[in-house]
Amino acid sequence: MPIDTKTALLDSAERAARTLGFDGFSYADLAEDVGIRKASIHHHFPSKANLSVELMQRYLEKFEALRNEFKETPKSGGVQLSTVIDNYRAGLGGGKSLCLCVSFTASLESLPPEVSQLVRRFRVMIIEWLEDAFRLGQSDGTIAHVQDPKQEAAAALSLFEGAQLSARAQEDLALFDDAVLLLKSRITQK
Amino acid sequence: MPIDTKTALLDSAERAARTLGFDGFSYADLAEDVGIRKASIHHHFPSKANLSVELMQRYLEKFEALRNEFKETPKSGGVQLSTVIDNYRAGLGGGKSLCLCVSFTASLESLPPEVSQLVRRFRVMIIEWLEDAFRLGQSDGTIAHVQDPKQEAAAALSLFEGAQLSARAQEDLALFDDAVLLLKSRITQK
DNA sequence: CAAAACCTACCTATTGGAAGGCAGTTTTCT
DNA sequence: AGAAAACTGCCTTCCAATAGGTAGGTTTTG
Repeated sequence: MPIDTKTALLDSAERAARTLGFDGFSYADLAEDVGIRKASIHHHFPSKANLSVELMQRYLEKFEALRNEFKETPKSGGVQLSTVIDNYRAGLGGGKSLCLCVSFTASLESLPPEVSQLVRRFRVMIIEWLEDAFRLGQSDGTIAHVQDPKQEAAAALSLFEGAQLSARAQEDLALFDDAVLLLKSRITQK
Repeated sequence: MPIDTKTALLDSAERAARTLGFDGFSYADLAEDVGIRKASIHHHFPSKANLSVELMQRYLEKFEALRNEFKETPKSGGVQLSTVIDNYRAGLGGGKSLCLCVSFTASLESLPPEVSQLVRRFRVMIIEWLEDAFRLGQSDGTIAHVQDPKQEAAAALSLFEGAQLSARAQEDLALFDDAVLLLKSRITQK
C-alpha cells in the first residue's frame, strides 16, 4: 500500500491551493495529479467546498499539534519566535507557494463560511503562540525591547504573511529574509 | 455622458479582482455589472490576460502619481509614512477588498508574465517610497529609533500587506489597526 | 461616411457534479 | 461455518452551467 488515496488528494489539493489559489485548480487537475478519475474524487469529497473545509481543518490541526509540542517542552521566547519564522519561511516552498491561510484569505469569498471560521481559528492560534513567545522573550531576555506582547504578536503575524507575499512576488526567498531581518535581529540566541 | 465604458469595465474588474481574486470573476460578471453584453467586453479587452495587464498598469500609475505628488511637496517622514499606512487602510474597503498587488500576488500563476513584472515594479516603488520616508523620519526626528531605513521599508511593506490580510480574514478594520499600531506609535506627529 | 462601440448568435473546452455499476472486503444473520 | 447484506473505493457515462472567445452584423458618434 503506497499512500492512502484520500491523503494523496488532500496533499495534491493543498499544493495546488497554495501555489495557484483555490480557484486556480480543478478536480480534473487533481485527478490527473493523483492518477484517479475525476468523478472518483467525489467519493472522497462530495463537493469542492467540502474539500476546502477538510483541507483547512487538516492544516489547522497540523499547526495546533506543532504548537502543543512547544508548549510541553518549553523553550525560550526567542527560540519559539524563531521557530514560527522558520515555519513561515519553509512554507514558502522556495517562493512558489503560500501559507494555506494566506491563500484562502485572499479568495475567502469563494469558500464556504466554515472555512472562514477555520481561517480565523488558525489566526487566533498563531497570534496566541506569538504572544506567548513575546511575553516569554520579554521576561527571559531573549527578545529585545518588547513593550506589549499583544501588539507585537499582531504585528508579527502580519509581517510573516506579508513577507511571504513579498518573496512570492519575485520568487525569491531573500525577500522574505529582508522583511523579517529587523525582527530577527532583536532575538538573542540563548 | 456618464462614464467611459472602458473605465467602467476597469473599475468593475478591479473591484472584483480585489474582493474575489482574479480567478473569482468572469466576463459575464463584468458584463452584468457594467450593463453591457459579455462579448462586447472583448472590444475593449481582447482577452482576460490583456485586462489583467491594463488593470495592474493603471493601478501602478495611480500610485506612482500619488508618490510623485509627495515628492514635489515634501512633508516630514512621519507624515509620509502615515500617508502610506492610511492608503493601505483605505484600500481595505471596510475589510472586503485587498490591495490589487496583494490579490494578484496570490494568484500570480494565472496571470501573464507582464503582470508579474508590473507587480514587482509596484513593490519596488512602494519600498522606495517607504525607504525615503524612514530616512527622512530618521533625520527630521518624526519616526523613532530608525536604524536602517532599507530594512524598515522592507518590513513595513510586508506589515501593511499582511495587516490587510488580517483585517480581511475577519472583515474587521480593527485588525489592521492592531497590526500597525506598534509602528504607528513610533511616529511623532509634526 | 468611417470608425468606434455594441450587439446577436455561436463555439469549444472545462467546470463541478449526478447516477449508477462493479469488484473486493467486512459485517451480520442463521 | 456459510450465505446474505452492507460498505468501500473506484469506475464509466452523462449533464447542465459556465468559462473565455469568435464572426459578423447593426447602431451610434465624431
